[in-house]
Amino acid sequence: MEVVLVRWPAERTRRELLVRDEIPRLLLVEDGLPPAPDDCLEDWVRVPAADSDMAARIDGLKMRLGLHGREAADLDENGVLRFSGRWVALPPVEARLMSALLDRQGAVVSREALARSGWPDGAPGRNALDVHVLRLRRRIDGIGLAIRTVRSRGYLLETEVHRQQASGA
Amino acid sequence: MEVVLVRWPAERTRRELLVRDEIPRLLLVEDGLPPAPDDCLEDWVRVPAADSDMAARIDGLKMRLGLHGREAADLDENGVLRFSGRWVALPPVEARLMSALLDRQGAVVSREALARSGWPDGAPGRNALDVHVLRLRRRIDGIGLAIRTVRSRGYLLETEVHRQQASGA
DNA sequence: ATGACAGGTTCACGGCCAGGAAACAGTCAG
DNA sequence: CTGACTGTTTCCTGGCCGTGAACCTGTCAT
Repeated sequence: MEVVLVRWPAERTRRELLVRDEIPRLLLVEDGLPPAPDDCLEDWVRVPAADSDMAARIDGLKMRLGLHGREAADLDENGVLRFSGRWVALPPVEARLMSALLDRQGAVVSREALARSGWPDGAPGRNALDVHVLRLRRRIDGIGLAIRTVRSRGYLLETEVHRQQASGA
Repeated sequence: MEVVLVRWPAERTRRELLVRDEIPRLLLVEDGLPPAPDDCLEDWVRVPAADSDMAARIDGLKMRLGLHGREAADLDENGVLRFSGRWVALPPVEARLMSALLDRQGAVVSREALARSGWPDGAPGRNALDVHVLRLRRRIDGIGLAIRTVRSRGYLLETEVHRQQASGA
């Protein structure tokens, strides 16, 4: 996702929209003071500003986006899954599974719920789900997504930046 | 909590410590470019800067701290424990122990009360609790939580920020 | 002090079971 | 036919949980 540049206070209403949509933005403050931020996805500079400074602020926003924003992976009706500029095509069953995971992104989806999504009219054998999760995992590994197991509870989808463990300091 | 002013790059190592302890900081950039931020609790200005601008940035940091501070440790019904943007899945027994600790967050929970929470119908051997506390400790260490012992009284849950207040100075 | 002791920490082990993984076979489209 | 998709069987890894035991460290009585 891109960082949007907004002139302030000239484009005040535009900023409102970006806040509502949780889109990261850099305010170019032309006069007066910047507004109190409503979220973590906003920063500001006084213009004119050095290019390097603006770039640094934009990088900072992208970093925060990784930490907070729900940079949603997107699955279209043809089973093409896009994330962070890359994509893979998913076969029907796996596409339905992924769709269920995306619906509750970040939250745990039970095996039962997954099975219902994957096979709306009757699930096959018990292990079919395991195997499909395995294959789905391998497929999406290359585009920065991962399916984590929550033992005896279900699975949850995780994006690359939103790792589960801290770096061992 | 106060926002700490750090000269950059002169006080580089000081910044490291603040990052580790998750203390909000404003970098006073004297030369070159600011570092890539490691979290949401950092901002920067080029010095010299107008007082009003610095105040605006400090207010922004406090705002973000508020957003994060509200983010208390949270344990969902599937045993997923979330804190400061990270998460771990807890197995059943440890999830119940953590739940008891969270109920009285910050206060001491006796070993007996913990045992009752962990094993509602009859506790196993005495040592089971110790072992589970140990394993729980290791698990939550990675997401910025810690269980502290109060000898012959019980245990209490502590966040990284909390620890700072306790040991600070 | 010294030694016994209680409270805590940590490790190693075994049983149990959920989930992971490989290998194979059937179906269908190009 | 070939290759992609799907489902099944089968085996095995690894997580969870309790136990026993070693060890460490304050505390207390002598």
